[in-house]
Amino acid sequence: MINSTTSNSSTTETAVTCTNCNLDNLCIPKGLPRSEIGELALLVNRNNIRQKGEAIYHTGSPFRGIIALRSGSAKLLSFDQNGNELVVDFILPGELLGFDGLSSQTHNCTAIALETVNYCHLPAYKIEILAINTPGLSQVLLQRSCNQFDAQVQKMMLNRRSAEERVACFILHISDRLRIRGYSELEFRLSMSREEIGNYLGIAHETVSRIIHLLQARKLITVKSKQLKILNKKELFSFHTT
Amino acid sequence: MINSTTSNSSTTETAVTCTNCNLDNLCIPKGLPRSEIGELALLVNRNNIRQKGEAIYHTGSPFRGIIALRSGSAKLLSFDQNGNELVVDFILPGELLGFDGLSSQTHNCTAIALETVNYCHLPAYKIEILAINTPGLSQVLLQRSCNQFDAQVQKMMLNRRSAEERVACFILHISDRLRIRGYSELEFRLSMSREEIGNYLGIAHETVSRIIHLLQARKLITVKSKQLKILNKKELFSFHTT
DNA sequence: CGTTCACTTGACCCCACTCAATCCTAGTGG
DNA sequence: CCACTAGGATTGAGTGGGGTCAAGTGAACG
Repeated sequence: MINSTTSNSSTTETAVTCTNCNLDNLCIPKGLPRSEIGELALLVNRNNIRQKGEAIYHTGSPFRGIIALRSGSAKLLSFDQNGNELVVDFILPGELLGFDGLSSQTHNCTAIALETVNYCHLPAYKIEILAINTPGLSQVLLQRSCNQFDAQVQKMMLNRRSAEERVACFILHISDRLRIRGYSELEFRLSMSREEIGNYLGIAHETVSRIIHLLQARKLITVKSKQLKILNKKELFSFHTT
Repeated sequence: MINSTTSNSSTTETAVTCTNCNLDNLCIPKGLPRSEIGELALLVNRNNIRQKGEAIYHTGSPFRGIIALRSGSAKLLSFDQNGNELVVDFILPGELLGFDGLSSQTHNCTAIALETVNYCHLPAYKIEILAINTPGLSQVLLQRSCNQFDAQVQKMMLNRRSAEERVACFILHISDRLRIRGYSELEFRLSMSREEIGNYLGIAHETVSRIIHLLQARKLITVKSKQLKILNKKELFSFHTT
């Protein structure tokens, strides 16, 4: 129930469309008139699966379209000249990815599944078809793309803060995104490693460990390996204002 | 000549359009078919002026459209809870801004002129008109928006590097953007203060000073107040690979 | 049951921050 | 034309947050 992937991969393929998907008010269709969603639904490839560690797309591969995660989570990576990974973002269910390839028609990021993922795929050439038949869609995509810009600004803000504030904000940010998607906001699983969190936040993984330890000592959270529970959201949130 | 703002603010207003503007292959029209540029040209407000220090738009103000700088430069700011400035980006001639307001229809950044600027303005409601009549434009805007995403990834990379590398890369990045716009890539004016550079790069302004001093001592650049000359681009560039 | 990899914890050290003093430079007014 | 001023830029001294390195612990998996 908590997982949005429910059956339908068998006989009645056409039964699941954007119109009745439980992500319909989060995913691409959000903000589109009902009539246009129908048109969108016909163009989307559903039920694509990737196992943990597998790539959804690679840096350098041609842009093949926009992807919407239905379940599972992923990380978006970039690489520097020496081949060092940079974790650009984490993607949670109901969120979109693929924008990193739209401009140049070639992906400059790699998307890797952090656990088994099920995703829908809106092929690139169909975006152009939709742009003509369904003007609303271009607007929606443009909005989503700009949304990512807003998120980047928040990310830049974090880079001014201490390691402690970064980790606290990171936890709250994940919590918030899960809440919007209808999951528990106070208890969830961090599907990424300490290493990946540190990379994303721009701090060493040892520091992530130390700070998680610290937050536990202060009774703000409890952590058992990857399972996390927020005990005192209010005080955790105070890092925002500090 | 080096300045793209040339006369025409007087009688023959209609003489300057997107079709004959010297920025036409950099600005919004880039990538649009000739016919569609004509349509775009009719909808754009030209010759808007702001003096140094004046705002082009404010955080919280309603989104009024996409802006293309014709001459001068600007900084894009965001503010944290305590009202501290965060320099999100610098905008050079021929570059676009305003995407920070597209998603929510309200700007979450403030754009301030760093020197006298002249800009064109594509009003928001006309973007929707264009989306219907000129499907190519939506695509172009979407591409530009995603371009900014790519730039953000580069910015994140910089945050992993030492202060020295950040300053070196900053100089090269400005140089490169000016080159594309047809200005000298080896000698130019930094229109922003050390404080603003430091804020942008996530380092103290004293550190910016110290490193500029260092780069001069190594004969890689010379700096006289805001005037900068690159002496050894190759070695300066080696910071990229380090 | 052993191997491997993620995570934790400790010790040490360095880069860049902060604070503070001084030096420039552009702008202003006499 | 020069003196004065204010804000930017530079330079120095001292310090601490978080990085690195290294060792130890735990948990997952074949």
